[in-house]
Order: sequence, then structure tokens, then C-alpha cells
Amino acid sequence: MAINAPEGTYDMLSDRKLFWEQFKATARSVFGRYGYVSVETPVIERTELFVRGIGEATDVVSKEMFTAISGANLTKLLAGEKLASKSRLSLRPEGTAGVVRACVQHDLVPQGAPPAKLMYAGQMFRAERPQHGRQREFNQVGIECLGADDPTIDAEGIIMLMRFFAEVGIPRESMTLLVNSMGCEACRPAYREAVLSYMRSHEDALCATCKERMEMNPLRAFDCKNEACARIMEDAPKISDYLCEECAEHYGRVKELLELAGISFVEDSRLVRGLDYYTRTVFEVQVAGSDKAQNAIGGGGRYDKLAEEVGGRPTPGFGFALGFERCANVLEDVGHVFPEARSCQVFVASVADEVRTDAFALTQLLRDAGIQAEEDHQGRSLKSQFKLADKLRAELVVILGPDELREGQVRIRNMHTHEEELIAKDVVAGEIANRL
RNA sequence: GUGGCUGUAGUUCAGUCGGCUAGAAUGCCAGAUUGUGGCUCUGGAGGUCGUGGGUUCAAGUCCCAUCAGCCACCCCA
Repeated sequence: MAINAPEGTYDMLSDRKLFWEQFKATARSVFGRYGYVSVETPVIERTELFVRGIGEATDVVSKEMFTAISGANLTKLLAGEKLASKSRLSLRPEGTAGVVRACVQHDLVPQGAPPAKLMYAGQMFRAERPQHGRQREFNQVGIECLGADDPTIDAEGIIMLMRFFAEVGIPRESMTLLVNSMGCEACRPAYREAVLSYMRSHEDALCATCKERMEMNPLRAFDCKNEACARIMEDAPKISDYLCEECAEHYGRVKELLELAGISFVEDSRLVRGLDYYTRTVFEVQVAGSDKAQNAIGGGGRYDKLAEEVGGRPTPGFGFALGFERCANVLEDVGHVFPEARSCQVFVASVADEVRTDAFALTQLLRDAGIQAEEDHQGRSLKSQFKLADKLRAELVVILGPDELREGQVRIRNMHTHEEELIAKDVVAGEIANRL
């Protein structure tokens, strides 16, 4: 019985893999200009980290995490025994918690230090039913900046995200940047109360799920796609009216800096991120004109309380994540030409079996000279070897024939111009390198 | 987790009311006089009909289960 890849996962085959590598390289290049350096944290973390960091009540933690259980512990668990805290592991559903954990663990932001600017790229896992733009295993690129609460961090972060999208080829006009401020621990409670009492006064018209989340997290009602709820929430209290002086100033400065940089954005007071750790700035980049449900290709914000939440000293933070697969979907929609993995610059063709050993030796020689070279491994006819070279999109074919070899020469054919020339065998590597 | 649609050569798809050896296109392979690719022509190979049960004289076709895909809800990048 053939076994295929699990639900919601996919094999990244050569062309896709090449694009992913280029995508990451572009990220390193763009983010590197802003001082961000690459790190890699474990794909598994202690479940506790996500519960405390992201929030127990969030959907991501309460129903979308993959829990990892090592061999013997599974038996324990099935027998009804409890696992030691250190054995409770989960596949990461997002990247921020792990990076912040690493910052705290290695004290990357000691007293008086400049902010730590880190980027990462890798798989994330969420146990959801897959659909367009949503996989159970997917790839994200993200950044985290810890140790500075200055609005310039937020602004430059958003700017560089937009620069990155532009650089990978997503047209600016197809993207909408939404920004909002969620306030801080000083001003959010009052706002939360205001929304709650507003919702209570309209409780009858709200959908069932919104009624449910009223007590748990009323702000989430802003995300509801139910039309009646959306209409009601339209007139709900606005966070902007409740921000404390510091938060209002911070938010105002972020917007000012974005405008200064010529980044257009839309203020959206309904934008509330689903992860508990966000404070102050939140933002999301949506793709316009998409009839698909998942239209957010990147998002993030400020999380000034997260480091404390995972046991560190108070350290302000800012970060965002962007979805690789979602970006690829958008690029497909706009007709982007994706790179194709190529494995052969030069093909070494044998005219007769007696020269196969020479062909083998020459192929190795070319590879040692740094040239991507390939030969026939299936005893194909010369004609078929040319067809193969054509399919591999070789630029040059070296033709080894008994006649030429007797003269110490080989023939080189340019596959684009069809021109052929004779070259002395002992200088062939150099001559070929010159022609590539 | 809930719901809808789908699963037939490598790929995209036909396959009637359940009925003979499951087809096409494309791709692949081999030829079209001497040692040369793309175009054309000719020929060839390639199918556990997702998987496992069931109904039937007979199942790609009907039923059940299961796996996977697509899409939506929920939620998120």
C-alpha cells in the first residue's frame, strides 16, 4: 500500500525548494540591511512556552497545536499517568515564542545592550483542516527585535516588510497595509470593558460564537465575519478613544514615521491579533482582490510583556511573520515566473561506446573545474544524448568522437547558436569555462 | 473540530443505463540510410481505476469505511 504525505503537508520538490531558498536569501538580504541576523531555534518546544507565551485561551494554543510525545511517554500517557513538565512538548505553531525564549535563556539583551535583532525561517505546525493558503505544516519567515520600545523599531520593521514583499515581486498595489494600536496593560482593560458592555447591550443580535467569546476575549468579535456581528461591531467603541497618553503618542509616532517613508496604510480599529501577547502596534498585510479566504500574507506587532511572560526580565519586543506559501500563491496569481532548478550547464556526449571512459573522465574534470556537467548514464544513442542535453537545458554539449580524439581534440556545440568548434582536449575545461 | 465537492496512465481529463481486452491528449521511449537537440511523421511502453470491504451473474460505475486532495466555517502567516 502506497503511503502518501500526511494531510496538510507537502513535499517541496526541486523547483519549489529553489524558490524557497531564494525567498529566504532575499529575506536575509533585505532584513540584513536593517541589522537583523539569522537564528534557528528548535521546532519542538516545551508546551508550556506556548501556553504562557501565546495564551491558553487562544485558538492556536487550545486547539491547533501538535503535541509531540517521545516513545516511552506515549505508553505512560495512555496508561493515564501524567508526564513530567519537561516531557510535554509541542511542535511550534509560530516563531515568536521560541525566539523570545532563546533571548531570555541566553540573555541576548543584557542591561544597557542595544536591541537584539533576529530573523528566522522555517516550518510551523498547526493542526487545522487544510484549505487554500493554509497547511498543517507551513513555512514562515519572521523577525523579532527585543530590547527597544521606540516607535522607530515598529516603523522600520513595517517598512522593511513592505520592502521585502516588493523585492520578491508582489505588486504594491495588490497589498493593503492595515495598522492599529491595541494599547497596553494600562489602557486596554478599560477599553475591553467598554467593548464588553457595548456587546452586552447588543447581545441578542450577536452570533453564538461571539456571545461565547464575549467574556473570554471580547475584542475577538471584531474579527467575526458574520454580517450582523460586523455591522454591530462597526459602531463599537474605538480603541483610539481609549488609548492612554503614552500609547497614543507611540501610535501617532509610528504612523508619522510610516508617512514620512511614503508607506501608505489604512487604520483599522477592528484589527486585533489573535495571539494574546500583542500590545500597542499591530499590523497586517492583506492581499487585495483575492476571493480566497486567507488574504493575510504577513502580520505582527509589538509585544512588550512577552519576555516577562516566559520568565525573563521586562524586555519590550516587536516582530512579524510572513507566510511563504501564501506569498507564493499571490505570486502565482500575478503571473510571477518562478525559477526552475537546473542541473546541467554542459553535457558530455559520446559518439561511440569506445569513448565512454573518456567521457566519464572529462565530466569529472569539468566538475572539478566548477562547471555543472553531466553525461549519459543509460547507454543512449548520440541523438538521444542530444535530446537529453536539450531537455536539461545545457548551454554547451561536448562531443567526444573517436576521430577528433585521435587528433587530441573535442568538439563543442553551442546549443543556442548551433555553432560548433574544435578545441584541444587538454585545454577544454578552461575553454568551456570561458564560454559559459 | 464541522460541512460541501473530488480521487481513472508521469500529467490534464473522457469512460453512457453496472456489461466484452478501460480510452484520448500531452509527456516518456525507440525509429524516420552514415556521428548531432527543438518541428514533423511512424511505432512502442506505461493503469493495484486512491485503499479496504460489501451488493451483484458482472463494479471504474452502486453502498459503507478509510486515506488523500480541493474549498468553506473556525482561526491564522
